[in-house]
Amino acid sequence: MPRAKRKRASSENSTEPAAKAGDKEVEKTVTSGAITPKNKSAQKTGEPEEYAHWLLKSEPESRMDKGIDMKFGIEDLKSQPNQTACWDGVRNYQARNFMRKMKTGQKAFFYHSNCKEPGVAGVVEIVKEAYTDHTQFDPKNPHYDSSSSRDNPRWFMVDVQFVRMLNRFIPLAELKQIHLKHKASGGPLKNMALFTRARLSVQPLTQEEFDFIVSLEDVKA
DNA sequence: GCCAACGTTGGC
DNA sequence: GCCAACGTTGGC
Repeated sequence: MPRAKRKRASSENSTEPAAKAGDKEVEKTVTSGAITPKNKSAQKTGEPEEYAHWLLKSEPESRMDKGIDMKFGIEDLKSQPNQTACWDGVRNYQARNFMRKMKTGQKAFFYHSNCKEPGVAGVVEIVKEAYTDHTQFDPKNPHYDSSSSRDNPRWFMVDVQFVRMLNRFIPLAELKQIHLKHKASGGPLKNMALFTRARLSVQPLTQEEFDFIVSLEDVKA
């Protein structure tokens, strides 16, 4: 079975009540924080923003956490059976909530974080929608959550499958430059979550953001 | 390895 | 329910 280690996020031992409160708050934050052009209409209709594209962060370089290596780059995904892995270890409510909105067939960028050269490496597809992240119940797992119960699991994961590498690696530094430019000019990356919500390990992208970044693969850096 | 940004916790 | 302290993320 593929065991992928994803970005964790904060608090491994939040209490049940805290989790519930946090949950709600995050739900709010997510909605109001969904900075997209469509957000306005979303607010009018009262419908939550619906995203169809995502960005998933993972660490391509070795780093030990409680005796377990967190390394899981896109090459590691490629070498899994079926080039498929479960995106476990997400321990942040916003990130979790986004994962629960993912639908089979949707595409996501595989982003390399916490490494020499951070950036977008390739494209993956959601091949299984959110289900219980078993690692929350494993005391030996770095992402063990002692206060999550099997009756009412707190954390979820999806399965992703490798689709393709981008024709070239798109470095964070380049995206950042474009983001800054677009903030001034109103281009497609002006609100990109990678910069407006830097620590979020599972992020939504608008169609425009996704397409624009894909278009960079054939542009000379 | 440093440290800014930010999510969570817990005292009050 | 505020907010200071704390822990983590992740770029640099």
